[in-house]
Amino acid sequence: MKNNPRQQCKSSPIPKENRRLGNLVHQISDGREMMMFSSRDRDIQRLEEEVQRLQRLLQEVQERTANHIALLQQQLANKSQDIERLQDELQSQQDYEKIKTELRTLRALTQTADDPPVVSVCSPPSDVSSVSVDNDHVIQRELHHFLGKEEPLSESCPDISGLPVENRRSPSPSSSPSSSSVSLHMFIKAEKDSDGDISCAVESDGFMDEDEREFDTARIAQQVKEALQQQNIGQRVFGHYVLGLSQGTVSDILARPKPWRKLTSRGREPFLRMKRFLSDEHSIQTLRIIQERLRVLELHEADLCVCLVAEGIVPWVRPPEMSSDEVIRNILDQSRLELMDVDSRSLRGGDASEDVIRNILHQAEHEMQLHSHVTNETARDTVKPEEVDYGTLNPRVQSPTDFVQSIIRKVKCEIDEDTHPSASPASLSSVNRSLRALPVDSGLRTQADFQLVCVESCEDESPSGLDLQSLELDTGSITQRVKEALTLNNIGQRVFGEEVLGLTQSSVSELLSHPKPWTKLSLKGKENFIRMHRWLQDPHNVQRLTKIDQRARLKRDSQRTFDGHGFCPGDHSGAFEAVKRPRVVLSAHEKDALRAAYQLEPYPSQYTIERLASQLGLQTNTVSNWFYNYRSRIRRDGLTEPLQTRTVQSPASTSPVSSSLVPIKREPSDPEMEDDTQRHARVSVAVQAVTSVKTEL
DNA sequence: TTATAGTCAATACA
DNA sequence: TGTATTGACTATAA
Repeated sequence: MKNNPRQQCKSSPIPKENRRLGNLVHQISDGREMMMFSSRDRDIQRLEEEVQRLQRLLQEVQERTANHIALLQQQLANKSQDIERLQDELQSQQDYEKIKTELRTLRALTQTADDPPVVSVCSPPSDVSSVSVDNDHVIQRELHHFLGKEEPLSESCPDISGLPVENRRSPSPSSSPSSSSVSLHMFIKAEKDSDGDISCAVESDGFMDEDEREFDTARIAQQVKEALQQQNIGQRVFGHYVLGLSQGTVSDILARPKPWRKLTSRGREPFLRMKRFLSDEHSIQTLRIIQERLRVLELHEADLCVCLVAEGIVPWVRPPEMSSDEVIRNILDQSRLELMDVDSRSLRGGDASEDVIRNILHQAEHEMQLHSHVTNETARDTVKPEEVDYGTLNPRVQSPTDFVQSIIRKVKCEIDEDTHPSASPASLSSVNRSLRALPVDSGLRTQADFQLVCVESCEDESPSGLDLQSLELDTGSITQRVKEALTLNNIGQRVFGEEVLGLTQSSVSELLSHPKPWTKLSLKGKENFIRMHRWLQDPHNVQRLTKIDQRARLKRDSQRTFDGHGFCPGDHSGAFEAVKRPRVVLSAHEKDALRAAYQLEPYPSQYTIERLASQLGLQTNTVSNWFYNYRSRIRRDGLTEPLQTRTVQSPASTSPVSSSLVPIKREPSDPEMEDDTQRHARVSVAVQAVTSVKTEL
């Protein structure tokens, strides 16, 4: 039987002590509980704070997300608008092929009816400013078409017919006002007339009134810049159609407008035109349309060359005024020349693949004639597609680009089928020879030609390796060898330049005397050295040139005899020279002054240039050209000063800046040959001009 | 848009 | 007469 503890406590003095201990234990446990509670309270509080913080965070995140979503929605809306706008534009431009055809037809018409075209197919000019007046008429008609005007601009508009001849057909795009800009003005004005806004007779009077006022040229320039930027109109187009100036000039005028008072009446004209342009929203929109149309046409025609490259055939670069059809026709023309060449060679044993090409090209030519016929007779469609089967070469169902691609594909296909081992290289070179058929100085030789030259060079050396990237020539050695060969065989730079490089004598001289290192040459610059390299490798090089040289001499001699009898057919040089601008020849002191200025400021600001020009009595263009050329020749010679004007130390000199600037050679163009004092005075004037500008700044 | 490379024609020079 | 220089310009690269 177990003892009851309580009973034991009551029955002894120990239980009292136990009770006290028990109380103590109880108190301790209570304390612990209290601590635990307070700790939990703190935890709860902390958690509550954490919850609040997280709630705040959540709220912030929600707000931010909402904002972001709103922003994205806005952007999406904007993009959608853009897409819609672009789709609309695309839609509105879908008829450009048709318009282009119309444009071409009209151009042909105007050329037939008017003088011969100003721009020939092979002429090199590449800027819009060279577009003939005839094209302006076409553009005007085109604009009528775009603007939904049924009536074309009357050719006998009293304003146009009443204009002075020089305004109707400006001899130079840079002369003012150009016929193009006049045409546009007439057009815009005629447009206005039709809306009943302005009378036709106000034009000239308006100009007179404006001329008497004073304009803030900087503000006009700024506004024009903004307008062009907003409407995405290029300076080239603006310059051509509105100002009758080149892009470079427009850029210059807009970047550095001269104060109105400093402008001559001629210099003010662009600003007057700009002012009128700005005040006429209609003309701005018209120009925007012209710009867009030109871009579309350029894109389309650039496409052709891309296709040719894609097909493995190196195209020559088309002058901008040449249409895609003309490009095709040109290819065919060149091919015909090739075939004539083939004909002569076939007598000595022909190449089967060339016959294949000949057939294809004949067919292509036939297609082109048909294409041309169909294009002109689109409405009537006199030839039904099913009447003739042309396989894949049907221009009526293909764009010009696709058409050319088809020809190329077919040629390649035929070549591949030809089992003749030499077919491919021969065929490729046959096509490539078309490039060589072009005159070297026609301005058509570009990167494509460079590649051809490279390929041919590499073929000469290592038929398998056509690594154009790693091609590197020793320009110094090449020029040295060429010089030796020319001297040894008494061949002139003129003949060498014309026959081998397609350059003038002066350019040959410069190339031979100052060859740039290969790495510093541009693609075009390298081309010359590759040609020289090839010439050096040609075993018959000297023989060929000697013959040509002899023929040229004979021709010159006979010409001289002819001239001696007082008759020279087609010689208008006298009349031509009468209108030529004389070459500017800077005198010694002017050069000294410019060199001194260069020492202080190799890249002078426009303001400095103007100051220098004014101090020296020169045109600003002359000063600015001098700096360009001087910097260029310093770079070329790799010296502190160009070779031809290198100077020596002159102990007698006293001028602080020009003391070392005494030319080695005498300046024959300096008649009075000033003494040192006068020259130093001139130089110090220039130096002062530069330093005073610096101080002002 | 600007700076530079390449080129030409006129001119100078040997 | 052939070559070198140079002012001016265009095309192109940056």
